[in-house]
Amino acid sequence: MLYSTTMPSPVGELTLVGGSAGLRAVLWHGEHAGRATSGDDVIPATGPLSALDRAVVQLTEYFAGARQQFELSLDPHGTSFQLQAWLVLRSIRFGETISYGEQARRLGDPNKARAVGAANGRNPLSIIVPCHRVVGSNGRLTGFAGGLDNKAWLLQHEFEVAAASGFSPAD
Amino acid sequence: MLYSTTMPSPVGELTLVGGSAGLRAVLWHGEHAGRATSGDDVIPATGPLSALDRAVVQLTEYFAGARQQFELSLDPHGTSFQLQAWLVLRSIRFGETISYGEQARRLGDPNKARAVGAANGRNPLSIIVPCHRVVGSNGRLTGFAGGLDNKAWLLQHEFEVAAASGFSPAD
DNA sequence: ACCAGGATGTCCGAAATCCGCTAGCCCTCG
DNA sequence: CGAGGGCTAGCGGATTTCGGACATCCTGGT
Repeated sequence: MLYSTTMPSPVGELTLVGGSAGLRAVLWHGEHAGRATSGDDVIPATGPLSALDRAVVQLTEYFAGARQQFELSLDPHGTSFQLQAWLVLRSIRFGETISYGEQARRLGDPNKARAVGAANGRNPLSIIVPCHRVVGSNGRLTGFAGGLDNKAWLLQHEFEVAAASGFSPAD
Repeated sequence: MLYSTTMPSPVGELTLVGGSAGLRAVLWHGEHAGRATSGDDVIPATGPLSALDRAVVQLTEYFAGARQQFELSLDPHGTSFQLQAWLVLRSIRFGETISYGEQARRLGDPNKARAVGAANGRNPLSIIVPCHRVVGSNGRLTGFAGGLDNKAWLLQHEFEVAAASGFSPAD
């Protein structure tokens, strides 16, 4: 059984879904839970549920510029390749971007750039698993499940916060 | 993790495979575990393991004519259709036979006779889930994973035992 | 009795398709 | 000349599609 809740954010309403093993999904407004839940039933969380609430708190801090990384137990579902790709994503620091090709290289095979793109596109944990920090090798944003404008917003936000906190991202 | 053991029987050596959730498979001699284990590791049972041992005991009683139904926790893996089909099998009484068409009817759709045949053919729990009690609508045995001779042996055995125990199967 | 043929539902494997890419090549324009 | 844009072939993985195979059954002809 899974529970869900929603929260407002600068990039639109977000829906959080979680179960006993951890956070399962962070969905954009209008996005269908579908795949991320692998068929489990989802019911709206009635009272406060610590796991989901912790996620809401940390996301709120993130948007306020007061948090650069998340401390949550995550439970994304996917193929083994996807899980590997998402693991690499979590190693990209706040305010930093890499290319799909670089991500593929970190997985051990430079040729998997396109496969990596597909895997990122199915990342169920938007924002928390930062697939928005991956851009085309030519610097273009290329694509984003939540819309390119939201991808741009997130990156802009991270650059500003990083700059204000005295950290200078590589350029 | 799954455990396995073997036992002799009038229809050849049987291999039993089980895990913590119950008995997973009863395989004919030479039959490959393959699908029934869904990729889980299987290691030979070293000491006595209550679940597998109970199955061995009950099968022995069955072959001796001293048991007409099994009391074991079962854990067959399959598609939802297969699980439904196998459930119907378990409702066929000792010494009784039905046709594939009848089994389909009990599933709610007479047209599924052929699909039912395919599902029965993948029943992992030979003998215990009595797929041998299903025959063609014309009375022919038509097919059996363990060989038609073994199917005939099992039916013959059940008829004899049922007769000797004073129960007269419908004819 | 026996056989042939058509209508069934499910499952499996192979092949085709779809993608949030990339490097290389060529061409244009300042 | 160099930077930048447009095009192309080839990449790997997941999903979809499709074609058979099958432990059937019923009908209708011989």
